[in-house]
Amino acid sequence: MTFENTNMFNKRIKIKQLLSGTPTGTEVVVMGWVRTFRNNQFIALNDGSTNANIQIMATLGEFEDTILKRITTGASLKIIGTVVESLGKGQSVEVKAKSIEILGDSDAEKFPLQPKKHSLEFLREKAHLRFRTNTFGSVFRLRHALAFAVHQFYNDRGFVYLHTPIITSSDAEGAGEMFRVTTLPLEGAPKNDKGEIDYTQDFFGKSTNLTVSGQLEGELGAMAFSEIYTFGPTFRAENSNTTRHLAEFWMIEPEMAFHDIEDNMNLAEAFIKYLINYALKNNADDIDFLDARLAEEEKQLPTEKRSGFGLREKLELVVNNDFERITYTEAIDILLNSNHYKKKKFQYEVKWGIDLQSEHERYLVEQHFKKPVIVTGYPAAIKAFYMRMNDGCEPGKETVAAMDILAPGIGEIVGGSQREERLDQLEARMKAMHIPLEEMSWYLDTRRFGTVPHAGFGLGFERMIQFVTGMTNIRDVIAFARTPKNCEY
RNA sequence: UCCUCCUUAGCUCAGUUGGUUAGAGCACAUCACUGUUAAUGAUGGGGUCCUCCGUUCAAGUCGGAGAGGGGGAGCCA
Repeated sequence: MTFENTNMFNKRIKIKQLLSGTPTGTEVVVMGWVRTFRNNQFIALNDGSTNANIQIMATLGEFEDTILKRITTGASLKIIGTVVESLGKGQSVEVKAKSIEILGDSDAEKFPLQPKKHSLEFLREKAHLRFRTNTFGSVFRLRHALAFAVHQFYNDRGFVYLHTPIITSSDAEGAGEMFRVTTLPLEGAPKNDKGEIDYTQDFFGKSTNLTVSGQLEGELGAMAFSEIYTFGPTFRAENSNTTRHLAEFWMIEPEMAFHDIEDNMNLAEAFIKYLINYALKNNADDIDFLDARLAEEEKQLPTEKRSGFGLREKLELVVNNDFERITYTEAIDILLNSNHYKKKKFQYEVKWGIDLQSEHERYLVEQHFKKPVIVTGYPAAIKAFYMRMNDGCEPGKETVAAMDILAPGIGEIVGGSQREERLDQLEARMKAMHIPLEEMSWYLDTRRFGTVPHAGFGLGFERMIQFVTGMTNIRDVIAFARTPKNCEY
């Protein structure tokens, strides 16, 4: 019996498929990269379809020494052989090789990856090769699965995928420092009569930047399609050196007309649970691998630093329980009444009006509720101009219909709000925050012509992947991380 | 940007109160063995102790500056 490939565009069988019940006796073509070569007979071959390797048996005496010498870690092979029951213990089937073709050699002395555990820091410096490890194999298969699930979730619910621009001229949102986009020469850029750089001579005839958010453009789409989402790269030139910030990251931003803050929260919670469920269902092997990896890592930690939860256990807990929903005011009360506060263990002051610090968010999520928490109704003074002012606030304690979702281990994973749909209120807020109304005229048109209550949020895709994979450093969940002072590849 | 820790072989790390020729495991090479599971055994090669300046008879070890990296904080997703 010969394997007939109906799904692929070549004749080979992928290892994942081979391992999931290909009958013994089938003749197959397998291609992949050598993970290890044991005993001069057993090749562990991997093609990235799964962490499991297929064991290729090269029977002693059947192959030239000159070929065997070239079967080194990292080399690529084409194997033609027969699926047979394995006599060894580590696998149920293996492929008995009839022919071994070396597609690409890998100098054993120079190939940096060894069949052993490497540190994540080392692999980060070898980011172009780290996909060939089990850990990064699992992480990036999960990243793919989650990206796919994002589209499936919104598509199933009738959202339109809107591609908002990467290059923008709007810097109104103030979401952070921006990367300037220009074709003007750095040296001797043209100046106007005020001595400033003359951007009218620049490529776009004005000053432009890389986007920090697609939200404002997303709102334009929502005012026609009712529900849209964006999913694309976002750029922030902040000098942030942390395990949860990137200069280039991917964000998902749904925007929904006719939705209020409650609807927004319901959607966000359902979305996060959908993504986790999708990963649990479709990438069980990868989750289990990362779960085991994390458990191993936890063993190295002192008892008080251990999370006490396995990865799978944590994910199932999130999926099977409602997120806690509290107002900002309630959050402040909880913090003020905590023993943690009474023992003066918070470094930053706690009082109504402050922006919640990491330590406060972590206390709420990890100590108090021990599950994801949605905080709503933040003070207007610390939030963006487009967020809807809550009605009936005590003077001096104005709040907006904002919501942040805080997740254990990574903090803020979602930030969103109901938008201010009332033109007069919005303009008043923009003036107070010194945002030039003329430049934002296109945005204000949404409020001038058929404005509706609407809401939306942004979910940091890498933070979501961190949560699902348990990876603690955000640089390990994006293929080629861009961070301050670091832009390799 | 701030605080803090780290930098010794390709990798992971040890290196005593400053002392003579800087070690181990893995990787690599050679040989042996052959149903292995990060194969095993033997032998061997492999070092700008991050860089510079200083203290000292003597610096991997002590001091200063710089570079790179980790963790935490701020900013946020």
